[in-house]
Amino acid sequence: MATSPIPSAKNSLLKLENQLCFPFYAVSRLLTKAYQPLLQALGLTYPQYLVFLLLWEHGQLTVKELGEKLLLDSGTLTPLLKRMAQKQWLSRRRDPRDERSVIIELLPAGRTLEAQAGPVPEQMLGKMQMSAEEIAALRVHLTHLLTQLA
Amino acid sequence: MATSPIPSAKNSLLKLENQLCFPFYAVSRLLTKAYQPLLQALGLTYPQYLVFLLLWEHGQLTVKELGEKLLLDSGTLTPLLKRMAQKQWLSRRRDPRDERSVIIELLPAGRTLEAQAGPVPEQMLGKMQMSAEEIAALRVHLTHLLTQLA
DNA sequence: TAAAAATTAATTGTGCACAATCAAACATTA
DNA sequence: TAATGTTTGATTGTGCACAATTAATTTTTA
Repeated sequence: MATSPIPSAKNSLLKLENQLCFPFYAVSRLLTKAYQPLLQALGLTYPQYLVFLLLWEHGQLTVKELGEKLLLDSGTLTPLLKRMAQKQWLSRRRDPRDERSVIIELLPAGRTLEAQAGPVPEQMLGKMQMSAEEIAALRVHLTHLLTQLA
Repeated sequence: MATSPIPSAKNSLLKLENQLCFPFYAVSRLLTKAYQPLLQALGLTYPQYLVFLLLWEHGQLTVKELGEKLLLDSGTLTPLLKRMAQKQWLSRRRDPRDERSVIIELLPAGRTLEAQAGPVPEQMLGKMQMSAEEIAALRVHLTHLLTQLA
């Protein structure tokens, strides 16, 4: 007569320790918290830092393009970008060729932050204490999940 | 005369696509969004679901214990638990033996949700489309990062 | 080209998330 | 035991995050 394969593990999938998603949730928050002391010196939050990564590379992008790359919608980006514009880090203006679009352009004060942020990636890698192999393996799994869920 | 090893990759670590942390941030949000339609049927948010995972297992816990297990502080938990108490899912009361502690206890309406949440973990595994090997490998890396950052 | 459909941001409302501060209760020790 | 220090939650204020709705503009199509 068949018995339950793991008798003591009733509802084991409904235990926090057996969740795969919770570690993602927790690691994500802990990573943001690990950035905080580094970014605070620049007056930045983590989502604002992500916007800067894109603007430092591309100079200017529309809100739609920022949202596509960061997987964030305008309800998140609009107030965030307004705060960044108030600090003269970037400008917001309608695209005259398509008045629906808003162009976000890096301003000199925002460009200045790029040099100050230079050491941040290495400092974070130091906090994570992972080998190049581990990082490469993780990147593969995360990219897979990202495409699976996006 | 030595040249830069990767001439075209000036500041490559300051590009979004080369970030390791961004995928964690994005995957975490996408996972929460993937839970949403499943949990909405129960009237739950993802953080509330995590609280329930602990209460279904332990029956009752203090706010401090919940915070330690979920890595959340009282500024997050107090209002969240008040909303859950308002729905009669749990009770909040001071521990008479130590009036500083607040005991969170599962109520019948909260226990009822356990059965309804039963299929959720399998449904999420289906959405993630990962092999048992991938999941096991990910769990190792995530646990390592968690202990490294916590 | 006039009407219908689609695109793009902004707005509104709810719910986290966390730093900083506060207040109450408990523990320690001089 | 009285003063000091610690623990525990609650509160306050700021900043995301996202669903749902709205408004303006552009594109498509009848």
